[in-house]
Amino acid sequence: MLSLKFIQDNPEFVIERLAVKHFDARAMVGQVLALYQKRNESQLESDRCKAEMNQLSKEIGQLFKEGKSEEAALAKEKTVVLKERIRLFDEEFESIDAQLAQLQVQMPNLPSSLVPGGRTAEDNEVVVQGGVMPVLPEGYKPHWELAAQYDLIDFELGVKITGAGFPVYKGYGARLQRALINFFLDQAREAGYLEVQPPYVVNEASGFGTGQLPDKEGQMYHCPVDGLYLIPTAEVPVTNIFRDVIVDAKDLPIKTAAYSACFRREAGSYGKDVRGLNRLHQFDKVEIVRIAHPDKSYESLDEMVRYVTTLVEKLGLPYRILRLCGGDMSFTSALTYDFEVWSAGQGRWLEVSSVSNFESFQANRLKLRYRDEATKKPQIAHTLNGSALALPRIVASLLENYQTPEGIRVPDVLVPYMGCEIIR
RNA sequence: GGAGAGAUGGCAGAGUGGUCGAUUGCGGCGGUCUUGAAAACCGUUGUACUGUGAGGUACCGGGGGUUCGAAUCCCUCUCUCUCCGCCA
Repeated sequence: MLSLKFIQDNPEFVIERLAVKHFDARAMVGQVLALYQKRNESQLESDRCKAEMNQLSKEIGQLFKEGKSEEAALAKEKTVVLKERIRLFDEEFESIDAQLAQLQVQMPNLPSSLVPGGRTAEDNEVVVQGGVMPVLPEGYKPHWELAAQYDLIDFELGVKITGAGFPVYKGYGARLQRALINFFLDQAREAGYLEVQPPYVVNEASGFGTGQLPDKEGQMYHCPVDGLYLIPTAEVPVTNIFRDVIVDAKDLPIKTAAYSACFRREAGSYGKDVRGLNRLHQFDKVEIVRIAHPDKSYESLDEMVRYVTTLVEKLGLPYRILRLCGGDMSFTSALTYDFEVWSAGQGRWLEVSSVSNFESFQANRLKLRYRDEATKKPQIAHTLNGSALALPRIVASLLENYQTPEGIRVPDVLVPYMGCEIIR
């Protein structure tokens, strides 16, 4: 979320930037400015009364010690009025503060100046296109047919056990999952990321910290008895490692990678989007998360984009990188690059990674700070994350792009992990 | 699931109604000494909000209460630990 101070100091800038996300913030900003001032006035009054109260209490204690109980009783009477005033000012403060928090949470992150102003996915800017389009054999198939033909994935079995969107991977299908996870984690480690294994279930505070709660509540599986949520991405538990933490500036950027299963309700999805592996309720992903110095976070973002590029290139998949437009980017992001790979059997691009700089938006919620080397004061850090990579669509693309009449070829980098060069 | 114990500053660990934002130790930072380091000694060392500033206020797991005054007493919630049971 944006800090109140920032909104107060830059109201017009906030309104102008949020317009790029097609969010009209004028009324909200106006309310924030008015409430912020009122809140501070209440605090000032309350603090004054409390100071007086503290002083009085000390005096009363002193009087008792000296045995002047009559004077003490007199002083006690004065506290009654003060107490009531404190109560009123505090109530007012609490009420205004809650309203402010409400407004704050509703305001999206400001898009960076690089963000194009479009409205829909059509308006995203293709910044890089790479790889070579495969030449498919006669009678090529989409991945769900290939998965059935080679007995790699059983979608119906998943329906029996759980429901649609929870496939069962079998044989080389299961092994391919494991191969990709290991490949991605090994690559991340070599690139300097610390591997962690986070919980797959998080509490409410964590959901709030990364911005899933309160507004995206419906997208997560929820265990109300325990007040816990299944993670939609490892971003949530991993970024929350740093909630309420003050890190040393010299440790920045902090680079963390984690594999996790991800759970998404995906309410409202339908049609070709959910066919096969295109959109699942449970899927595997390796996520990279970085904590960066505010002056260096865009350098970090570029590094992450370059890193993800190496992954799709090593897998030999045709890809493109999109810079998301204001209308298509997420609530929490300041700048997002999406990676798409070509799904030759379906003839469409599939999103396999989203790399974002959240600047201070998450860090404000998380109270994630670094200690400034010069001033020694805690400052809000920047957070970034990206998929590196999400498995199902990579699998879809691999199966389709590498299909041959003899079987599915295994990309060279995966051969050591798969123990074979072709899936028959 | 049953029984008990506990939650204090980066960590360890005091503190049972008043001058306690909190003794002390460790760690960190600065300094003296040293060719350098260690040791020793001295000093310093939380966060947030607010105020132009001096300063003020809040915070001892969360919330509520008693009191002129709460880290300290009461209620409640959450969490952690130990033992037993069950178990990957």
